[in-house]
Amino acid sequence: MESEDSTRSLNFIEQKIEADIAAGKHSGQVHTRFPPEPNGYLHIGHAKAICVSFGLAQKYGGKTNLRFDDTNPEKESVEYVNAIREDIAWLGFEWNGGEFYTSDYFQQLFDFACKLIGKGLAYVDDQSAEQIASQKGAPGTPGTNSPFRERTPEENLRLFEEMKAGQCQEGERVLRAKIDMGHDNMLLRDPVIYRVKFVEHHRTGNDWVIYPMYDFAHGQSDSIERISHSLCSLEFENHRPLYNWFIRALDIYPSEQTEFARLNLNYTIMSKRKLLRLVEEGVVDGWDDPRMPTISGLRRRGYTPESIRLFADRIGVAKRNNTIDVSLLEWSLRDDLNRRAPRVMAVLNPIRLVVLNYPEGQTEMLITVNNPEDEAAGTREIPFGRVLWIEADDFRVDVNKKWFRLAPGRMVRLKSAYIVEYVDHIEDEHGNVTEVHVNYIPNSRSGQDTSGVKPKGTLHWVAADQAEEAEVRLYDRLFREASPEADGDFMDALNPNSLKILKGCKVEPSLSTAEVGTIFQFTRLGYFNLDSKYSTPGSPVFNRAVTLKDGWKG
RNA sequence: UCCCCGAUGGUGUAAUGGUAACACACCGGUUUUUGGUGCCGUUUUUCCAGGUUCGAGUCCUGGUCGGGGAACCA
Repeated sequence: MESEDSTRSLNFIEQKIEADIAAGKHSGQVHTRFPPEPNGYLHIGHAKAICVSFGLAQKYGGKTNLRFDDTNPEKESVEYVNAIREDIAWLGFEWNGGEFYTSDYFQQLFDFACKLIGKGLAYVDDQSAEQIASQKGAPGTPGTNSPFRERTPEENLRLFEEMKAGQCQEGERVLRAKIDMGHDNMLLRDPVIYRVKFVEHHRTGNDWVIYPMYDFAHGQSDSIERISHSLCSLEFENHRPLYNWFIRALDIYPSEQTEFARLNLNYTIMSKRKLLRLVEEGVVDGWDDPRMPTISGLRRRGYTPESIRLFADRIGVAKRNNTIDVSLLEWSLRDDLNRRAPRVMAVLNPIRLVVLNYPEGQTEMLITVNNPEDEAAGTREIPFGRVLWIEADDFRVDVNKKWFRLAPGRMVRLKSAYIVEYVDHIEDEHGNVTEVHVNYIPNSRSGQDTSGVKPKGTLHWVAADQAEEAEVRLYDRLFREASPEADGDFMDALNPNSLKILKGCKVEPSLSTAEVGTIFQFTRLGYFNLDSKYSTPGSPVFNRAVTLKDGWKG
């Protein structure tokens, strides 16, 4: 897919990989990993990271591991593990290197820590978190050594064993790497690498009461799995020296970390904590609300895996911070769906259209193509009769020359059917048009039109007698501000009109057998799919994934 | 205040010392039984100052601006 143009330029990671392969580094193999913490749902930002790590391994004939980075049992759960697995698989990636858990390595990591202690490179500190923090110093100001820094390896080993055995309270003691309290990089000022937590872990239960910190787990896990290219986001740049320090001190497989810029999208928030707030405060209908940037939300909305991969491909990979326009995401979906979504007709805001010169009680079946972009999609039959539903927006009384739709004195084509000409219309007491009367031109039938009439506008429609009722949900962006987090509370930037529910919509009869997962183009309206949560047999609910691009400026 | 990273149209990404290009967005034209799609085109770009070089977006020096960095989170 992405290799169809082999002359395409490489991003900086591809360049590094190709240089590594050429130099025979890591035996010329590419082995990546995707390491989520199972403490929340994956979002479109993760999708980029997934496409990068899995995609690069794929491109270079390598493998990718899925590794759950589960070193903090307080926040993690099996529910998240399962959701993450489902989302990655749905995106179309296979963790062909295997599925792993950092918690699988708890014993090995413990042994690594003992090795460090033995080399005099780690010590048990009895101070409180506050004391340790105050000794850190500040950027530009060196820290001060802990009074426990010079304990002997024997004493440290004994105390560390005690920590492991549950003989220390939480916060009583920690294990720290012994590096340099004056280092320019704050992370190297004797970082805490093990802490006591009497918390049940979703996989190891109560086997452990000490848990390794991220920095003491991640690089070593990469190394254990013989990951060649460990790709992560820019925020970990400052961790790389530590990552390398542990690998060198332990003398283990030299995995290498490379950082790239994470995805930012305008009109969107990406922070797990803030997304959680939307869910908890009921602003949205769960993690998979179709307005959420989560993968499950995008899926329910009608996004396809292909469109998300295409998007990831288009935004590229680099080291500078970026904010991508959501319109690129939307374009990716349209581009994918335009090629393969079956076209159907649906009327969202129906008014009656009566064809006065069409025989009462008569119905005829008309042939229409399923997808003009794809001949192989074939054709289907749709019923036509004297009374139809058309869109209220498609009729107006006062119009100018840029109006192509129906109006007094105007003719329009009914899609795949006949050309009709305005006769008169009925308004209710508020002046709203409720019914339009037309005559049809019998020899203007689609495909066998000998009328010679060329109306500018084509309307979608549904035969009233055969129409099915449906609910349709129209979504708009969740935030009205391009940068919802820029100033003040992001909750203030919420778009109050992000969801509009339409009831009593009329859809063509073929939609009665629609299934979740098939995404349709409602002609002239956009792409829609059956909502996986609220649809029931007999009362379908459709989500609008994205509108069609609207070139009409009238 | 110290360390790390970055800076190319409106937004992203390329150009690997040799004509600044591609996509999205925007605007216009054209095709069209979807005001969709397709096709064609317009507009808009190398942070600043020096230096090296026949030649600098690219290399060097200095600056400016932006991002990240001190959790017993990942």
